[in-house]
This record gives sequence, structure tokens and C-alpha cells, in this order.
Amino acid sequence: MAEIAATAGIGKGTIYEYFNSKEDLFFAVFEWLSHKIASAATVRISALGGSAAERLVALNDSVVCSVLKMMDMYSLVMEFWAASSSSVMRKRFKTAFRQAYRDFRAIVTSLIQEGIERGEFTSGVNPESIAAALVGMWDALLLQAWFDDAFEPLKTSKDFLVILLVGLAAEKQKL
Amino acid sequence: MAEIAATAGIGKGTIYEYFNSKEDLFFAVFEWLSHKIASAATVRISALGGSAAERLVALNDSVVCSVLKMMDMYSLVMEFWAASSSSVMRKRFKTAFRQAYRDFRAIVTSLIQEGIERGEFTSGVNPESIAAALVGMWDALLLQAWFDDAFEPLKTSKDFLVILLVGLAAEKQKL
DNA sequence: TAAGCTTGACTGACCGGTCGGTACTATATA
DNA sequence: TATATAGTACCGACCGGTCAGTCAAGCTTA
Repeated sequence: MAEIAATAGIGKGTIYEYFNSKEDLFFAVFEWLSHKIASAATVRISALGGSAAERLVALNDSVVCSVLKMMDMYSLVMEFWAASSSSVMRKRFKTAFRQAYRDFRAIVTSLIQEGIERGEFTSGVNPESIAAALVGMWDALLLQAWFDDAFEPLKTSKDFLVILLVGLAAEKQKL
Repeated sequence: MAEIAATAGIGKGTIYEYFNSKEDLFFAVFEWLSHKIASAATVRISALGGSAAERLVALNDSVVCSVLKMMDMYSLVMEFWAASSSSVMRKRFKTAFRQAYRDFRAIVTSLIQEGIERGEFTSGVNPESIAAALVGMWDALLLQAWFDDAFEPLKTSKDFLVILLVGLAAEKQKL
């Protein structure tokens, strides 16, 4: 807290004018980063033209690139994950994370759903499962990149998405 | 440390007969869990018969199920991630994680590589990218399950794998 | 000058690590 | 066999450092 106050150029006591506790401040940072990532990553999909496949590729690029740009903050994400497992802060963080993941999955789900309705994607697919896996993949590729400088999350995700899109479009080939 | 000693039914000082510091103990737990997960998840793939696709499905089931069985320890994983971002312990944990991910990716990569050589999978694919995404997906689906009791990682991963396998096998359809 | 804002020295709970000491076993010696 | 010595495992009271949170004193502003 002393270090934060010093960095902010205020006295330690002043922090407590704005936050009731260190945990409150920590949670506020979590929400701030959460919104920052969400708004940076989620390009206005509906505004974007093109096929569902094209938009999925665009979303992939946007998510991976924007998180890569703030890779220096990635350690924070891990701190937040840990917070969601700490007995004291668990509830708050767990709830927030659950909601954040649900929201993000919902966006991707609707994009895939639309692809099915348009006839681009096979109807045999469960949009929610694909969305969850994609969201997870973004998370995890960035995590692997954090551990390994040699790892290329953008290339990897693009390669992967190409294959996935072939699978999604399978029905078309039967026509 | 006092609590750990109490739980172990030994005195606090005794811990230091076996570990030099709290961090050393923590790292030992990390290595223990690391091996536990690796050996539990990695079914003897080579011993397993069947096509590459079948073995990929088997691996998927094995990984997801075995981690689900030790879900109560999942919070530990998050603590370890956080440790890899903490300034003091960073190096050790980061290195270990990097290696663990590389090892696991290598297993999956070779499985996919084999599928390509056998002609099951399209040669247009980059095995490493697919492997990284799969490994990431397992990680991230379990993470989402940790946050959300309603989330079904096994079902999700199976659904997803089906679509992915269609994409991977695409070349075959051209024959 | 009064009200409100800001501050950083201070407090007390907490915790990792230490150390003097006990107890028990194994080996060597007489 | 009895005794001495050495090695090993164990213990928990204690120490010193750390840090979130407090509050009386100083400062600013109207």
C-alpha cells in the first residue's frame, strides 16, 4: 500500500479515502483490467461485415493481438486467478470470473449460431461447446506465451482456426 | 507453516529438516502435483491401438477426466501460476511450467504427426499449432469449470474434438 | 477561522525461520 | 553386558521483519 501510494504521488492514508481495504482496491483493479481487455478484444463484431468465418478470424486476431499488446499486465491475470482460489477473496473473484467467461462465451456463441443460421456452418455443431473451446484456447495460448518467449500465439491460433473452420463448414461439402 | 506442521502432525521445526524454506516446500508440492497430473492424464498412447483420431479422443477423455477427479486441487494450479508471476519465485516456476507445457505439447504433436504420416490427417496442417491449441483447450476448459459449476468440460471437449477431427481429416474427403 | 482534506509515523497482528534442547537408535568401547 | 559416543528426528517458544490499517497533526480552501 505504501508503494502504491508513493507511485500515485499521494499519502498512504489517502488511499483509504477511496478504497475501504487493500482487497477492495485489488478487486477494483481486477474490474478495471477486465473491462479494458473486454473492450479492447471485442471488436464490434456486428458492425464488421463478411461471413461468419471471416468475422471469427477477425475476432481471433483482435483478441490475441490486443492481449499481446498488454502482455506486461498478464501477471495480474494470474494474480486474479490465484485470488479466486484464496479462501478470503474467493467468492467475489470467482463470481466475477464466471460472469466474464459467460459473457465472452455468449458473444462467440452467437457468432457461431449466426453462422449456422446462414448455412455457413454445419448444424450438427453445438455452438456453445465451440465457443467455450475457442475462448479457452485464447486464454491458454496467451498463458503459454507468458511462459515461453519462443511461443507464437497469433500464428498458432490462426493455424488452428483454419482447421477448425474446415470442420465447421463440413456440411457444405456434402452439398 | 505452523498450520502445515499441525496438519502433518509434526512440529514446525521439523519441516525445516526436510525443506530449506517455505518456497522450497511450495516448489516441491508443485513438482509433486505436476508429475501426478502428467502421469494420470497421459495414458500410454503408444500402447493404445486404433487410429490417430481414436487415440486423440482417448487422450482427451483421459486428460479431462483425470483432472476433473482432482478438481479439489485445482486451486493449487492457480497458486502456481501466480507464483510464476511473483517477482521472487518467478524464474523457477516459469521454467518448470515452460518445460511442462513443451513436454505435453510434444506428446500431442507426435500423435498428430503420426496421423498425418498415416494419411489420416491432412498434411496441410501444422501439428504443433494443433497440439498447442488442444493442450490449451484442456487447461482452459478446466479453468472455466473451476469458475462455473454448470460448465461441462468433458462434454464441451468431446463436442469440440469431433468438429476438429472433421477439419483435420479434410483431405480424405477430396479423395 | 472553521471545515474538510491529506499525511506518514505508529500500532499490532501475523508469520517465516531459528535454536536450544529432548528422545531415541546405532555403533564403538571396556 | 554396561557405558560412552555419535547420529538423527523432532519439538515449539521465541525472534525479527513486514505490512494493512489508523489517527492526530498539519495543511488548504472558502
